[in-house]
Amino acid sequence: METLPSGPAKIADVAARAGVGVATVSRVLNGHSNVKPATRDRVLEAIRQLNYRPSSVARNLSLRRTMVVAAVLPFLTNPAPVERVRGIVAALSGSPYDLMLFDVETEERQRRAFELLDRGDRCDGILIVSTLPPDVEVERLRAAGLPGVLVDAFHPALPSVVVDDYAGGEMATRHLIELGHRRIALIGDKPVESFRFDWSRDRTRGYERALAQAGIELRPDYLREGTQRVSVARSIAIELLSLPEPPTAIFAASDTQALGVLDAARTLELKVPEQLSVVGFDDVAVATYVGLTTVRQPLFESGRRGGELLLQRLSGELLEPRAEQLQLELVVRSTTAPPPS
Amino acid sequence: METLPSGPAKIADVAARAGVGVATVSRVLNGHSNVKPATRDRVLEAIRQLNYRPSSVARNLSLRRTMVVAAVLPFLTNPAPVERVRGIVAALSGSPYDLMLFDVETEERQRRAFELLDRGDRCDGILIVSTLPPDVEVERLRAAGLPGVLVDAFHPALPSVVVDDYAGGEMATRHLIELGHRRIALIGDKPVESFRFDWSRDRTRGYERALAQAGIELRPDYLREGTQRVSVARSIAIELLSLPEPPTAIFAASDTQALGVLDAARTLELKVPEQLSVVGFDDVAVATYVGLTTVRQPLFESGRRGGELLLQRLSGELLEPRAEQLQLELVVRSTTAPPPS
DNA sequence: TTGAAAGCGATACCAG
DNA sequence: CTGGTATCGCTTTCAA
Repeated sequence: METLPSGPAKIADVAARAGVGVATVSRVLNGHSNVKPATRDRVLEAIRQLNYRPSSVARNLSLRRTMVVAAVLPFLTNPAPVERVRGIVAALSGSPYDLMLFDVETEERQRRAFELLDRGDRCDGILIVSTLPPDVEVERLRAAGLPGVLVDAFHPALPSVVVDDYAGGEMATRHLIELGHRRIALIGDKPVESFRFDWSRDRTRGYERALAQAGIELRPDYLREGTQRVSVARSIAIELLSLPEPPTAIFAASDTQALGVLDAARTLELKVPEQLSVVGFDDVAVATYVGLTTVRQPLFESGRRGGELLLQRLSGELLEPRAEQLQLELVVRSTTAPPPS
Repeated sequence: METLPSGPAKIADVAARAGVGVATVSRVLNGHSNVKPATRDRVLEAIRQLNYRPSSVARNLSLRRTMVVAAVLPFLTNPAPVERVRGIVAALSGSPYDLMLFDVETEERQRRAFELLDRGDRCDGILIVSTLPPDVEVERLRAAGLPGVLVDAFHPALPSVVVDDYAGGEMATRHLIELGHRRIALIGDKPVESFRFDWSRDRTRGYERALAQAGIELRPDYLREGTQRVSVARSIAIELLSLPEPPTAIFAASDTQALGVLDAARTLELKVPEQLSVVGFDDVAVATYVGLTTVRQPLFESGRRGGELLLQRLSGELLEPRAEQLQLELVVRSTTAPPPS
């Protein structure tokens, strides 16, 4: 009597049971045509009986592919990136690829993630979201032959999905100017070196340009930098509104920060939009519910498009490393109005 | 002259370069103590020169571990599950495990996910969120020795993190009753067979019990079932409110649905809470901003706790398969008030 | 159409 | 301490 095979059945067990060689089982498994129907049926039957399923790890090693796509992104704690992830999930859901998620809140975690991934055998492709990969990283990906696509980030050597933050900043600011505001403050993001974010900077430049075009002087005391935390934006807004000559409108470089501004207004008992106008950026779900005027960027769509581009590369098409631009749109709701006269 | 090794360096390359055997390199790599310092240094130097990093796939096959944890969950399209994912990410972030995400919107995808995972070599542990795994699945996990933890789901054979939905439904309903409401409707979820959700049913039972305790007769026309889509909840609410004798309060079994109810009220020009009271369930982020009275459940915490439990099992502790219950809390905001007199 | 055997790139046992 | 080698489970030549 033979010893019972322990653990899940392996290809050799199937081969033995079907009375064929492992190569034949492998052929059946992978749909190679040159297998005699009778043999194929015997193999299939053996597979069924043993409830056999191939080990993906072993296939990975042999095939040198993993059928997984990795997404590395910071700030999963914020709604905007989450929305992008949903888009990615949607794009991948029709494909044979599964998703691995790397939330890289700190520089350390980001390094670790790349270190794990850029060797190229942990995933078949990588989506880098809202964080600019260092040049050396891009070079490693290239060296490893690992296809990468950027979402909400840019690098000359990689395909990317972006929006024109510069134009977005201008759009928001111009809206306020057209309403008659002259004292317009901005709350942006402190640039985090490791992530090398620049969207906040671009939006700020758009803001500056809109002001310049309207002949409004730039006031350094109206230009503040915070973080993505509501509470931080809130205290900055309180500071701004306590200035001897407070702004009549605040452009927050993200909806999350705009929520902090609204909170500050509530605290100071300032009526929005009668006494203070507020514009955000992103148009996350809450924006609708608080009636926030904001610059809408297609978050979900950016993730989905990024996923699609990666799938294309994965299917062998070589893409030019060009930036695909999605459209921004000003959504006027009820937090903006002409300034108090 | 030798041919240059192509592709990333492998352990043999390092061994050759350092003039040692692969076993020694492996020892250095894994910090086994019995290596002479001088040898170790030579190896380390070779590793540095070749910029060598071990192939995780090969390690996976050899070690029979992957250092990844899989989370399978439906409805990543809704805010509540996303919040749980955040908790999971948080729990894992201090660990050496990475996260693989399986969004199983359909029964088909769910089967596929389990099929991939329950063999046990694709991940080291699995978190099953908001979906009750079929018995056969649980059995397979056991057979494969794959540790599993449930979040917002229950199975007698697995550790789980849950809330008392029954009590939650009661809590919400009683609040309305105490305000003086007698005509209270409920919008729940149609049970999806494949996911075997029962939280909606439990909340409904809580609702029924609260009514019974207050001596209020149950009206079948006040008991409706919808989906998690805002628009669906909205039309159901419109139906309810168009009844000859409309309810003065609606308990929505989730915040998402409650948003639909609020929307309906707006459409019908009913003042909330003066003419209609609304209670939700979950307390997702938007709830704060719309001032929704709701039953708060610790979503983030559930994910984190689930992650922690799984990490414990992964570190060898065997856990009893018991359900850990997190507390619910009624959060009264501004969508509930006494009924119009 | 099929099977034997050589990888894939690590780990770890067993000698020395 | 160290090196050779079997092993993990599959794919894929190469011959038959």
